[in-house]
Amino acid sequence: MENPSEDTPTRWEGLPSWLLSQTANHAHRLVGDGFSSVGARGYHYRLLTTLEEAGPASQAALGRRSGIHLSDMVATINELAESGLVERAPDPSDRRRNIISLTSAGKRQLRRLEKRLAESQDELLAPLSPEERQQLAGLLSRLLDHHNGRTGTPEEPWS
Amino acid sequence: MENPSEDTPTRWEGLPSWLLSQTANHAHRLVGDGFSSVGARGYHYRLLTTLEEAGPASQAALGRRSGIHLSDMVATINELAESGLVERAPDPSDRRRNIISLTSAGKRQLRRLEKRLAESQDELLAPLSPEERQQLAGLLSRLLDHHNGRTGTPEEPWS
DNA sequence: GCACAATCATTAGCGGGCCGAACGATTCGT
DNA sequence: ACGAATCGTTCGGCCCGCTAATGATTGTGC
Repeated sequence: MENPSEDTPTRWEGLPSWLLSQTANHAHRLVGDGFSSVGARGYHYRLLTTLEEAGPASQAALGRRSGIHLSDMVATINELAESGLVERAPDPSDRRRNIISLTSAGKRQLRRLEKRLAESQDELLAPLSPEERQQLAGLLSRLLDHHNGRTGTPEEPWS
Repeated sequence: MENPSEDTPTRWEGLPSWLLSQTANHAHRLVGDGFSSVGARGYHYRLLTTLEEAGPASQAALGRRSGIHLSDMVATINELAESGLVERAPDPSDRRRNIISLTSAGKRQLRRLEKRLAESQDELLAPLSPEERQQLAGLLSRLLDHHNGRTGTPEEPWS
């Protein structure tokens, strides 16, 4: 990507999945650049946010809430803990668990990340009017609901 | 992802970049599953298509047309050549180059991939009406043009 | 009360797509 | 003829999503 030199009007360019992937790549790049400008990446933001919303919790619980895979949680928490943005303490009432909590430095970092995030969103949507932005969000949400909801979820809850 | 158990109405869920990434993930999964059901992946489709459109060419040229990084081309061509979908022959007129060409088996595979691709597109857009699909494509194209065109390209072609 | 099942944290690894750095071989520009 | 550019290749990295296996620890059924 990034170098279409020999101008590239190729066959797949019009496919919805391609348009989606490409714009998502741009979005990802914009957001990622914003995050990395303060030494973070997506998982860091997601974990910090979840932590602020849900309060201190075990890694497994945070994983469930944030949608971050357990095995990725370990690394993410390690990284955040190393920077003092997060604290890992053993749960006295269940020695299998760690209780992860947000430090004040973590909160400050979260504020920075949110700022960057907001900027990226603006940059991403720059060419669209407010109504168009909402149209886009609406259409994407519909697709998302469809593919999250009716995907593999049995109608009758298994007993 | 995939396991929101402790229902996850988190803060970032409404962000355009998030909606984009998530729907792109679904698209990517759908398309990828379709491809892998005939033993291929995205790069294979892109290379085969480029090859059919542009005819036999060097790896570098194909890389430019397809947007596939040179270093990834090597592996992609290796894989396709191993399955006899593509042929690698030295260019007699320039001994640095290989000339890659599509075999008839490659063409047949390409037909299969296109079929799968079409199916994935349908599955992806299932919940949208034809007009909505076009709206979506239009909005995404606008974003894409914006971020591809006016990004770092100097107005005055450098002399 | 005890064996078994389930949960938690951790480590290791794979895969796709995208990218950069380096290197030898070759060809081109002048 | 010499330096610059191009080509193919290998190696490595990033991010995000996922699987599998292991060792602790907890709980549950009988």
